[in-house]
Amino acid sequence: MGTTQLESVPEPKYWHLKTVLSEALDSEFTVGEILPNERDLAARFGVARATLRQALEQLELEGRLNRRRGVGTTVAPPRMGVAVGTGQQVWPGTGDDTWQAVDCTLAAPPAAVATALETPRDHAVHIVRRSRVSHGQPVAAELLYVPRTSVPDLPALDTPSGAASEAARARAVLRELQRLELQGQDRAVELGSARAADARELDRLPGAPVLVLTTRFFAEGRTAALSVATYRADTCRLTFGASGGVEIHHGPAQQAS
Amino acid sequence: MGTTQLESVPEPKYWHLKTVLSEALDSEFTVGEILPNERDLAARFGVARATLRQALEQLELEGRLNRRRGVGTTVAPPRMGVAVGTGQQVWPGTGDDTWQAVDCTLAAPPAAVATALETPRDHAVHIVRRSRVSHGQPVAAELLYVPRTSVPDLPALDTPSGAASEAARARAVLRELQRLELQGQDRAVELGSARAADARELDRLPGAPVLVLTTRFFAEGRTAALSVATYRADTCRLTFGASGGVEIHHGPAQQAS
DNA sequence: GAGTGGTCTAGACCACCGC
DNA sequence: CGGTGGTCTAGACCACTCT
Repeated sequence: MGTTQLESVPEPKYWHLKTVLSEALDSEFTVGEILPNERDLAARFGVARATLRQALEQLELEGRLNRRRGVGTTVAPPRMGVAVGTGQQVWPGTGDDTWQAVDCTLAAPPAAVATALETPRDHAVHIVRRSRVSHGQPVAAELLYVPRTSVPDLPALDTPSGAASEAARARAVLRELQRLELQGQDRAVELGSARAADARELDRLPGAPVLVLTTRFFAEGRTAALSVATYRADTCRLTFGASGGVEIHHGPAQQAS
Repeated sequence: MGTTQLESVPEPKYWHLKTVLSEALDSEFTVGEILPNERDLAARFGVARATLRQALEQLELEGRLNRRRGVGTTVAPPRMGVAVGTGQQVWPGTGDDTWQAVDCTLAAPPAAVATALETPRDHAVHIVRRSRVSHGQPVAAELLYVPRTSVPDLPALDTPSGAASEAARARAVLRELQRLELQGQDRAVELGSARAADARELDRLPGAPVLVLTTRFFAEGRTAALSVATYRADTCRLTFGASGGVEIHHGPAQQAS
């Protein structure tokens, strides 16, 4: 057969739409520009709104678009590189001002965390909440689980329960942690979806895709703390700088086919 | 008002559904078990199929479910930890047998890659394709871009164009690369969606969520190679072991609220 | 109040898999 | 062939933001 293979497996409409829109974004739109609304776009391309939305969702997942209810859809700037670990290993809260302590509670962690910490189930640990802002935008929310045995000399604050003192309590736990000798750490990155609490803090809807960075801190021969940091997957690229420190700023995640 | 806040912001049906299903998966199902089909499930919960699918999609995104067209929906095993970098920096293809060279072509890279490599646009580079299998399952597809200046002494194979020799060509490029002194590297992880080619190799549909790990290799004072590795986001957790080497195997990405 | 994106419905047809 | 998940439609209503 000399005929050119003509779509024996026709690609889905939303996939084709996504490609067309992606190219239009590259050539005809500038960062921050607002797109026509979904009903108009759907009509213009002759598809149902649900189909158009499937294409927009993919583009948002790839960090090309921002969509906000009640506002509209805008062209997103390139993902920002967020440094997570410079190769050397340090306790959280050491020297950098990228994270901001929010508060600290004492409660039983989720089962998976208790397992990683090797603490008994229903055994309360310190839970330090921190948030990270970059370029004026919230990019990550962290829960740092610290067993009480890791900070034995934590001063018993008189808990005036003021909002300001909550942050002070969190900083006190971090300070105590830093007195331990850090023997090592390991990390893992995986895809997750934002819980309601994280979503609120990250200015996203619940279920939004996030990159979950889990860090285990080892000291005194055991897991002395565990950090679960939730990064916005749409706007962030997690960078593990381990070399001279050249900055990277390349294109979107999906390559041209 | 003494009344307890009763859902002033009612949670969406699909979100509630996801929670219910998630708990059912924990308590009433075992790994590999197949769920009832979508039409039955939707009827059982009294929702439209589209709404049920929205919940299933989230659970699949979190690695809790496997769905395959023509087969059904099954309970997924916990995500596998995939080691990416042990802290020390090495050239790709050094010592480990986790990656398998597929082939090697000579072509102009995407614009973003050309920028990172600091090569002129439309300047052909070696493109080595490799694939990674773990636990009998394909987990990643890699494109390694190597400027010709990085492997000047590459023997000119007589290109018999056999399938087997394609892999040989790829291995030859890797061997040549390893003769350079590696001065450093940096990495970045971000969320992407699988291109058609990657999707085929990873046994997923196009657009499936993937974790894109970009690594720049520095030698001779410049970027000597650039690797773009595409990992299945549903089944993989990328681990950056940097400590004693204890294995991690904790729970799913989303924490209990 | 007007306009946006987010949710939801009740259908339909298609592509794929295993029998 | 029958059953599965994947795509698509044409509507409806809701929650949110801005003016």
